[in-house]
Amino acid sequence: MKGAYDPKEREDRWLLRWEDEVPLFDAQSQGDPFSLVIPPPNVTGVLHLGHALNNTLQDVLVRWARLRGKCVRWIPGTDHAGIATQMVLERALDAEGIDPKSLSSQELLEKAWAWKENHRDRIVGQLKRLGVTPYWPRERFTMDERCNRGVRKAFVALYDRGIIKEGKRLVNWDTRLETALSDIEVERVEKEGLLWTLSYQLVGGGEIRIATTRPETIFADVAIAVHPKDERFVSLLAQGASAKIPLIGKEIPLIADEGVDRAFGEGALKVTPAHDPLDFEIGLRHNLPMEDILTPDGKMVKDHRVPIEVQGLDVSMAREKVVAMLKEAGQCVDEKPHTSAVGISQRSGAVIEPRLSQQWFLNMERFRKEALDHLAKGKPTFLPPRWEKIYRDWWEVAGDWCISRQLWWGHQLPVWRCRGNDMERCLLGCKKPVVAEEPPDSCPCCGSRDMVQEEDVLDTWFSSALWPLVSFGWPEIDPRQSGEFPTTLLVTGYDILFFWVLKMALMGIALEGEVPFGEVILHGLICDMSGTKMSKSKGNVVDPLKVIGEDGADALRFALLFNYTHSEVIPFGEDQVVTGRRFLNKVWNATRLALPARPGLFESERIEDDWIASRFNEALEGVDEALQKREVRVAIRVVYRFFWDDLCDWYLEAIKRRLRGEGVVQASVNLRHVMGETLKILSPFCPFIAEEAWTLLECEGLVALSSWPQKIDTEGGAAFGRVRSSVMAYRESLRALGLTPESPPPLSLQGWERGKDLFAHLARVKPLEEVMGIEVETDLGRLVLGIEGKDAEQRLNVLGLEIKEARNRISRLEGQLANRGFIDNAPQDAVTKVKESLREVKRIESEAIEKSDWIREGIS
RNA sequence: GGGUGGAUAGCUCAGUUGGAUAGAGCGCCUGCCUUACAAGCAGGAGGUCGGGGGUUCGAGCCCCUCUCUGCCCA
Repeated sequence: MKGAYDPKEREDRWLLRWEDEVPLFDAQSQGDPFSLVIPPPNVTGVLHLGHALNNTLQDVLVRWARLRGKCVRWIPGTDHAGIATQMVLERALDAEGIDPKSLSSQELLEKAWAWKENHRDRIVGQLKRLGVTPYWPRERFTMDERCNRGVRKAFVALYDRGIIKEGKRLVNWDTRLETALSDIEVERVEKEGLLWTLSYQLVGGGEIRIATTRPETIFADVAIAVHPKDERFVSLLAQGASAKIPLIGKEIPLIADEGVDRAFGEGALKVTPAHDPLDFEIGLRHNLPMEDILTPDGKMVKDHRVPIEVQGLDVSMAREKVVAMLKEAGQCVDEKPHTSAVGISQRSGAVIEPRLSQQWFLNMERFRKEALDHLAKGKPTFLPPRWEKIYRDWWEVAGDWCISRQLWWGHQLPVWRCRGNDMERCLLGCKKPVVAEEPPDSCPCCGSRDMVQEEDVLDTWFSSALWPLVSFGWPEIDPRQSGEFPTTLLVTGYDILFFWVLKMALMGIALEGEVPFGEVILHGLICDMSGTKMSKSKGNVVDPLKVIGEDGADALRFALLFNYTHSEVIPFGEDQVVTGRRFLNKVWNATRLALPARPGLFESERIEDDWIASRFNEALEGVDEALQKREVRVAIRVVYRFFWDDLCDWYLEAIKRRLRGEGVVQASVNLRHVMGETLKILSPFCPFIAEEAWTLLECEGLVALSSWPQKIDTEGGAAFGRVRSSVMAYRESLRALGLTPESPPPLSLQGWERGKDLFAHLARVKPLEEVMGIEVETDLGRLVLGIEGKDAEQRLNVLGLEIKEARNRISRLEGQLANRGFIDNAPQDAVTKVKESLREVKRIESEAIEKSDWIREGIS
């Protein structure tokens, strides 16, 4: 295709220039800080469209800020993504036929670091290919040395203040990965299951019936609880009754607890504190023992507490077996369908078992008040604003965050324990840990040098939470020193509000007393056109690199921005890229028309110059206003409209005759100037073609490092506006007559003071002196179209329709003005407008009537 | 169960404090390869703004209610 823009051949050359020159530029900038941190992509895999959107949004604001002279600090980096990376790596090893468990932790770590390097390189390559311009010299990784120092510092500081504590509690346990998880990493899924009613024999005769969905846990029962006010059980409680666990006969007491739901089942609850959160609470209240009968991988223990038949079985098999045994013993008295919410690990998909274990917890509640106080002062603000309530509500209920994980990939806890001299018992026999930023030389109690670091690692989000702090130098440097912290804004997906945004706020407040960002912009998730989330299993994933390979990064960026909304779901389809591709082609060709480039000062020479200048000024204002409000969709549409409708469809068409004639010098200068200024406002959105065209126009340096346009001096666009409206009126008349511009009727212009030549050029007509026919009024004068016969009939029909429509409007407007309520209550402004409209429509009506009469006379 | 979005043109979606004839992209129809661009140009059709009620001089927008639907939390 001749003259078509081919991004494939042209985009790559700009990547290196930006990579080299943008950081130098940013480093030397003296303007007000405009700072932000990239949401670090996980080194688990490579980037998807969501990342493309996220980074494009940031890059638009960054490039805009840079051009406006701000000192931009956009810190890039990647995230080690603890659980996720460990999972994909183990899976990859499995696929190679290597059992991850056969490798030492040293070997695993080596493989993980290699994996990280590989993916980090690919991710960075992708980001660069997308054209984004962060400050590469300060790229970070959440497990690099500085981050690790930050993590140790934060952990110790919070431990010393009693905010981080160790404790043996019931946690969400992933039985596949064999690690604890935080509450928000557990997804609740409704599952169809069964509810069994079991009969427990009371000591001394009789039975008590208990409904349960988990009969395999009866061996961990330590009591039977009923509601203290439940009349069915008051006498039994008074007797101090106890019952025997079926199959094993262990005696457990009957206790009263207000937490029991009287309406559920038979009103009695078997209490297994080590395997159920509610039971755990009851256990604590009544100081009950905690029997744990599951192994870390979710199997029944192999010891005497459990019947030999079920030892070592996994939970679901054990359940079947136990039910069968209970039925045989006549102690399973009922079985019915029942749906219950089952916890599923968000990462591994395994069923979550509540498990009693020693873990570390961060008490977020301590910062509730501070966080809410900050929020009340607008720190941070949210876009869309509705997220503020979600943020606030979360703080209202913020509790303990389980931060320790039993994984091998992550920041090891800065916690050491003494193993004692020569296996002698240490005075730290209480297991009081040594929490310190550096490994302790010896045990502070017994002096032993045999200290061993805790093997657990921290939740990934613990280090991610420190990201903005660490990115700006913490803990070595006070991040506020440079003015870059707190950061200007944060742009991320709403899906990690709880995981990340809140945790960053927490750490900022906890460690520096500041919310680390001024604004939070939360965007939706990219879906396919039917609104379905993209996923590999559904096969609807669009690979950003593939789109870039076919249509270029600009087209992808355009598509993402042009269709960006505040919705939680952002549909993405090929059609949208097509629009971008077409637009880029338009830009390319418009630039070619402006060649050869002729540098110089814009000087308004003709009315179209004044017009385009005033339109440009409006567009400039529109873009600034929209970006100020972070409305990228509005902003890119302003540029799109201006470029296509104003610049190409009118200005370029108008200026063509000068480019080919005597006015060529100033026309070329003006065109190049307007094009150049327009490329500047296009560059934040579509930076590649902006550079390409910038170069073609022989402008200096990079448009990315130029400066934001000033308004262009102009007398205003009214004069050309009249030409434009006259041309449109002419075209509409042709249409109304059933004619086309290719077969125009003879035409003359009557009463035209000026604009004749330009009109003739744009309308592609050659006006004659004398023509008889129908008349059309325009802003510049009268058009006389020489038509007869059939065309005249057609015209009469159209005029008839025009009259009818005008009368409709007249009656509506008159009705409005006849309404006392409207006259009395509406603002003067609105009333005036209606009156003006009425006058205008009446004029249209009478003219149409006049013309009809006139044509009718001509025919007869 | 609690919270929170959505329903506007054939499709996907905009619509800022209520104010003249509700917009865009894609698709569709008509005519054109007009010396930058057919990935284009010119023109056009298409909407009871989910249903019902209310407030108002005036409602896509505010209030109530119903239906359908997405997401988050328990």
